[in-house]
Amino acid sequence: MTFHQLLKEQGTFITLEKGAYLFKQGELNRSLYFVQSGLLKGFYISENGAESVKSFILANDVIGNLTALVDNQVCTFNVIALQEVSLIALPYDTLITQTKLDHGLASGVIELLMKLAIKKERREYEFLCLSPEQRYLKLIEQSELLMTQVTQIDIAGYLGITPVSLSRIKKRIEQGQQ
Amino acid sequence: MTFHQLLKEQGTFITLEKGAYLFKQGELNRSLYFVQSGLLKGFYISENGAESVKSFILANDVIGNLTALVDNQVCTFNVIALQEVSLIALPYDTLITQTKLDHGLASGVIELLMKLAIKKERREYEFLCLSPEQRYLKLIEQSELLMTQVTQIDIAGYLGITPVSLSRIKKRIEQGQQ
DNA sequence: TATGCGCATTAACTTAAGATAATAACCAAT
DNA sequence: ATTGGTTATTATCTTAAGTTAATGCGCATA
Repeated sequence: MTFHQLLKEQGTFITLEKGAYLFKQGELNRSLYFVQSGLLKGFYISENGAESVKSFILANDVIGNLTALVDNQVCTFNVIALQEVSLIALPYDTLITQTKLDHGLASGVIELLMKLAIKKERREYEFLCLSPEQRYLKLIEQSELLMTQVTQIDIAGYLGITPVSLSRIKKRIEQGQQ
Repeated sequence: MTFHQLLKEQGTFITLEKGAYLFKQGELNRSLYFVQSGLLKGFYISENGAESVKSFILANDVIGNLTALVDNQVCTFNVIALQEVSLIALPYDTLITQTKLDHGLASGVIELLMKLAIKKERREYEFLCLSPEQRYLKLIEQSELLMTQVTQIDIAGYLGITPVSLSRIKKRIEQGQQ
């Protein structure tokens, strides 16, 4: 069995309208979600209320709160629908049970997790080694479409800077080009 | 079979003296390494020669260059021994082959990868949401021992700032406390 | 059509980090 | 003992990001 087959057989279909939360920081949540269509945003809220964007979640992505799933803790971040979204939900425990029964599935999950780790490693690299301006240039180069679907506030939140700063960066880049 | 049993049965024992490289950016490398003892440093070198510290690698950690292993590409970072180190090397292909044969091993690898992903997520969070000063405070709180074993240059490299900045941060903290 | 709200830009000011260089302390090796 | 190299601190100056506030724009809705 593949991961996608498991989703179809054991998953439950969900839709969220724009602005609805998939889960919130502080809640318990024991499911994984596969995005069929739409766009979501994962974000942290700090004590002072500031929002930092962890990730944009697109069609064909899998999303879940690892800490909540693996360590059975409370969610460490929020996920909200930026558009109407359709998802397949799968309880984490079902996945674990099935990977223990089905060897092919286990291999598929290993592949998924490797790709996830590589993705995280790339983002870590960008924060560690690149300036906000360099991160912004990489982002627009890699996801032009996304840039048209999210606000500058969210892009700034994703880059770890303020919207004001992002506006200045854009201006710097423009002026450097002409 | 567990991951550790596989290491013992199929792994090869390696020692590195202080200053020796386990692998270098740009090289090909197809192995995973389990650290039995000692301390290593993973780091990126940018085009301008600047060094950024990806991680400190301690006893009982597993290290390997994911991109190089999974995508069969060239290493994206360096690993150097900060002390004399003893390791067990395991070819990645052996691991993959064995996970396909041994279901228990596959489950163990899934667990390992989940923990890895959680670790990466935490570091991502720190870069995204915390200031250099806050990251420094967290680091000394979490790994007092490490702080005595690495230079301030490397700590700064790990925090994504310059040694001069770290020195200033330390001073700020001292002055704030008294 | 008018009102209000969210978004993006801009300005003014503050704060912190980068760059460079000088200095001192320390360690290692000749 | 002396030399040289690395490390950490400090000073000076530059650059960029944070903060706050004002402005203008566009969109939705009353």
